[in-house]
Amino acid sequence: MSQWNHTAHAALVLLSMGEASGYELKQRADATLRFFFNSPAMSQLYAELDRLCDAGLVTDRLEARSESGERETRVFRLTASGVRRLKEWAGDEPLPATVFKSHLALRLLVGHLADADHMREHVATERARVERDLADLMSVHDVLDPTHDQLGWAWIVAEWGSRYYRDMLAQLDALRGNLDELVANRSSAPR
Amino acid sequence: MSQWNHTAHAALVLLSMGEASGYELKQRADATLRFFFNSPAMSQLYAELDRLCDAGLVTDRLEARSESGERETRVFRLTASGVRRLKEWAGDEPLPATVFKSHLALRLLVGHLADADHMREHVATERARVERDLADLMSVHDVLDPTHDQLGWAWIVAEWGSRYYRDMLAQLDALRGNLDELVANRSSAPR
DNA sequence: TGTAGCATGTAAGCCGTTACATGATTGA
DNA sequence: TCAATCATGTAACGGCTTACATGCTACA
Repeated sequence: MSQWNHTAHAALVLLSMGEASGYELKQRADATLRFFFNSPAMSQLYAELDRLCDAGLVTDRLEARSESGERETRVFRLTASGVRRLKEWAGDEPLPATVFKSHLALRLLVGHLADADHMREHVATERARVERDLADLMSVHDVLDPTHDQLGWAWIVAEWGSRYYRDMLAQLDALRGNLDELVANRSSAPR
Repeated sequence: MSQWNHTAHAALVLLSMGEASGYELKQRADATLRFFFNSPAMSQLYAELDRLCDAGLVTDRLEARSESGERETRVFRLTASGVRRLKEWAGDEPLPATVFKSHLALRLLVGHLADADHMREHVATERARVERDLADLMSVHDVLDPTHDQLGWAWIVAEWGSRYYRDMLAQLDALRGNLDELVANRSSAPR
């Protein structure tokens, strides 16, 4: 029934931060959405922007990129009806379930079939990723102003996100400890 | 290149806990995988099981469900080559990135466009879901034996998962606090 | 002069979900 | 006897990614 998918809503959210080209929107997504949602592929973004234009929630305007004016940039902007739709969605539409998909967990389930060192490596890989993401997110967080009208909400999300990643690091460290313990007990009392 | 998708690997993991019908496998997934991975649709499961059979990683055997033997059940079991594949995958294949997709976060980003009470409701909805998932996961966790050869690894995952959900609850409570603060500051110093 | 970044798309294809279809078995 | 559960699939479709295709612009 609801004509709009997640990516379309994500695009509207990104556009609520100001007009932008598809390319810029993708960069915004990479800088923000990717930490707690998803950064859609460019092709998908363009497709959804087209649909949003057709439906009148968004308008596009061509802007010259140089005096010669050969190639142009399509700049997208929310329309009044787009803002209305965004408001309705934000407040009223039922919240879909959070998706958490940990490939590390799936591997660990069959840890007994593989070398313990391999499992430790997987945990280390995951930990390094989380650490990198946390650092990236913090650099976004730090430029956000909690008292700003719109960015205050972005700050709340960044605050939550940074805690999420910090907690994840602690979880992985505890996991590592449990893994070591499991292996130690196995080898001391084999079979 | 790698011929097998996530669902196929998930099926192999589930089968490593013992032979089962497609229906039983789905129940296993609902009871375990859903907390930190995904519980695939039945139709997808059957499709992947067919593919795994074709490739010889899994065999199926027909078992009568009653004396009359009208309808039969397909019982799937890992083959030696299936176990080999599972081992290789568990230890050697690169770990895909964790997926975390929070629709709540996406809503919060445009919190300034909606009523604050609506946002609080979304947080409450999410919190209730996490609480329920945590309770469900704990009931699985409690029957797991950390000293068991195979189930020890499942215990580790459940232990991690339960901490993940507990941390999430604390995060949502902190988020709620930040939200209240934001709203309070807005109304005391409007515009 | 050339390469990295800006910019916009099309095409193909997989993955996974929902909806649909069917029927046996078990227990209230 | 009726509903819930067990059990196995097919069909249609949407969503998203990857790969491909193209060309401008700025800068080193």
